[in-house]
Amino acid sequence: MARGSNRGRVVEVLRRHGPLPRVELARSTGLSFPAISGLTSRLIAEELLCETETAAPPWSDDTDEADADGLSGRRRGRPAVLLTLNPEFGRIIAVSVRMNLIETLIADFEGSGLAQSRLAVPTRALDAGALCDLVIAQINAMLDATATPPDQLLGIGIALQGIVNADTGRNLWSPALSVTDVDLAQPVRRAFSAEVVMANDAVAVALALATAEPGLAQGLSATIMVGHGVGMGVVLDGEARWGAGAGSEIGHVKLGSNGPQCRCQRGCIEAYLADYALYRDARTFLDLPPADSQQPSEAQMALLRERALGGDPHLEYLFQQAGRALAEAVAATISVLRPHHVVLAGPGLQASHCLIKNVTGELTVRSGAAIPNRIGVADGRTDQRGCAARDHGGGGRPLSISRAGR
Amino acid sequence: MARGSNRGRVVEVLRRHGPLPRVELARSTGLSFPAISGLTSRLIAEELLCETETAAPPWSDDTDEADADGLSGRRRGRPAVLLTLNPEFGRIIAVSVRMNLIETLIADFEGSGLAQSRLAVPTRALDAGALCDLVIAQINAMLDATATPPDQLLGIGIALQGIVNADTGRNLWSPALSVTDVDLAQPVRRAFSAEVVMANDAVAVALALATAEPGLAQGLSATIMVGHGVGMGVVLDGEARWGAGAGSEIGHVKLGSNGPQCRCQRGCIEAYLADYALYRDARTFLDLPPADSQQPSEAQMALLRERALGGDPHLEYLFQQAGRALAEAVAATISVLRPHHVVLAGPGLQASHCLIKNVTGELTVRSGAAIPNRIGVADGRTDQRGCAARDHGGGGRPLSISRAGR
DNA sequence: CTTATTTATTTACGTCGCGAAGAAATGTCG
DNA sequence: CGACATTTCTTCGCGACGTAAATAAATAAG
Repeated sequence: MARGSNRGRVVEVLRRHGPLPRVELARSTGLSFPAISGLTSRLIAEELLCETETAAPPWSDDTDEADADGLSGRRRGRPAVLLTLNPEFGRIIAVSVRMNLIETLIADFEGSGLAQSRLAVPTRALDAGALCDLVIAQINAMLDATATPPDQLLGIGIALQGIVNADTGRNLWSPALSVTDVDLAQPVRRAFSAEVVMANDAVAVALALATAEPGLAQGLSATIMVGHGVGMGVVLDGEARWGAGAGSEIGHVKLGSNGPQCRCQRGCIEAYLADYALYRDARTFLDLPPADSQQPSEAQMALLRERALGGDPHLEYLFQQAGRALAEAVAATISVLRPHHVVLAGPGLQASHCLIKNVTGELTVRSGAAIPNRIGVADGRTDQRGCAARDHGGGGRPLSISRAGR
Repeated sequence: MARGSNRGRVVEVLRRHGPLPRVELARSTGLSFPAISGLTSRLIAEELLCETETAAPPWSDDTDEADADGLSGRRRGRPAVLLTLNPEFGRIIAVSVRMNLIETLIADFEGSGLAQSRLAVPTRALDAGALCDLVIAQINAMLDATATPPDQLLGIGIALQGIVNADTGRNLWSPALSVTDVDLAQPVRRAFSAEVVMANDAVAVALALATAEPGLAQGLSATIMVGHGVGMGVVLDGEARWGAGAGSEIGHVKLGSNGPQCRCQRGCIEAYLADYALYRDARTFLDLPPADSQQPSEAQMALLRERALGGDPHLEYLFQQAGRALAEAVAATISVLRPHHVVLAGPGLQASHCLIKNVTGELTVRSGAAIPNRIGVADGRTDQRGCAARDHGGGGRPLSISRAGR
């Protein structure tokens, strides 16, 4: 059916799952057996792939199969030959630009991280040129630290909060920046003559999750990112072919007519749920220092969550409101999108203990004649091994995969 | 790129645009020239297509081209050979099941309607079997009326309000029916041994519009249907590959905490915008007869619109509220989906004079950092020539294509 | 009237993928 | 220990499609 860039899909599956035999590649990609055979032989000739020695059958984590066979391995039949990505083939850099933070990571072709850096910087104080320079400097630092010659650099992925035009690579608007319509991709491309991909951070996380969790790569899955803002990445059959290429601004769906203030107006979901909103509201009754450039630090937010768990009634109420808002976001997503999966992710979900019970509670009321949807809470840091533009480095610990709706 | 069922795409383009030369087919489908050449020669051999005589160049409605050439036609160069669908190849039936109404239409292979019927029937009083029998009887009546032998019937399309599982063809829930989980497709398929496709009505309309308006077939377009309920059909690159195959239940996105009552709870968009909600609210201050089975007739709704235009202040306020709700629906759609196009359609838009000014007014406030979206109001009756499952027959006159958002 | 130009369509050839059948490597059973 | 069974992988033939070049059929220009 779907022809074209199947080489890329093979590489992607291999990067996600580690060494796999051809049979399993065929199953994962949905390609036919001869197609895999041909593709892999060409990829081996080009030194992207290596054949490793034969291996025991249970590659996949199907526990039922493993139990049936016992744990000794070695079924009968011709043993499988494992295929591995050649780590020496080249290197990949991922940059994540967020509020007051630029994270950079360099990985080999197999996806193992070789080095990474976190640069705290007041992003909203930067102009476009300074931002580019900083990013380029960070990338150069990664290259130096790992002694990577320039021609070894295969690609650079940049994840950015806000509205990103995937076609042009321009960031039209970002809460982390005071400037708009920034073209980060072009200067970086020129500086390193490597392929540069820019994406909305939520889209990047959604893609990373879809790559990490095969179930999410089938059908339509929506990943709601809660943190400095509230964004959403949507992935259809493992790809991010989407409206304007930007992540959804689900945070700016309106809840009530007279709600609290967000960045655009009154009553958006973000105004209840985003870090800055929670911190701002908390300051009305707690003695807290003002946030740096309108944005509370991670430590400040951690303190808030701690106190809420500790039983502060005002804070509990705040997080309860936030949970309601999150439920509305999920309900709106289900109503408009009818996705097969909804994933909640991002640093804001570190407070998920406080949020989730409200989400599920509200949802059963909201979802109406909903079809079954699987709602999961995911670690934002998933798949740091992932390829370009797929790292985001947010917090939020993995919790559970629960079911809600009907 | 996209391989596979390109024969179908050729036929579809031809049905939409009428006779076209191969060059134009190649451009419309995005296929290469030799591919079209091969496909069409096979289709001609199978008698689906005919070659018509050569024709003057301006097939497409590009006014600029026409002006440049003058209107005489006959450019220089080899004249194009027009390809036409062979009307004799077979016949297609479209059924639309709506609240208290079953519409049936039979068309030849070219898409010209040969006969149609409207059956007013209290759909909510029917059980599954009776509904099937009625639909089958209507189809038989169409076959009889046009003297169509059974083997001439190529396919049957059924559009149904509510949640339709496209894979199984089951209607899980519909406001027009009191029964749930109805399998209409299977009995009809058995009765006629023809291909039967079921779809959500909004999805069917969205597909029909995308087929009629090439711009809508590129990227992501959302068609919001306002009428007995509020639904949405989403089309990506001309196809309805979507979440659960069902249309979105955009009508059940919540607006406020304490809004009026809809079918599921309080405060949904539908509770302000759907026919039944408007009529119910109008009865609180106007002396109107009760609606049949919770559903006002078209005549009753027409009366309401007339009085609102006539200047009844209470009704004006009602429609103003409805316009606000529609604006919220559009805003939520833009926020969550980020579509390239938003189309408003359906019988409810016959009151668009009252609604639209509020929609655009509210939108400029709502859409925040929105990207440019084209918002159009479309005739629901578009493309009655369209193929199976694409007819819906709602009202709403074509108005304009305006721009909103930023 | 011949030649150039423009446009529509076909032919030739290469690539990619699928299905079927065969080959290789290992187990199991008599 | 040999005849199967089973699983993995490869080879072969076919169909669908893309690119590039050739051919066909008309008009415009000289």
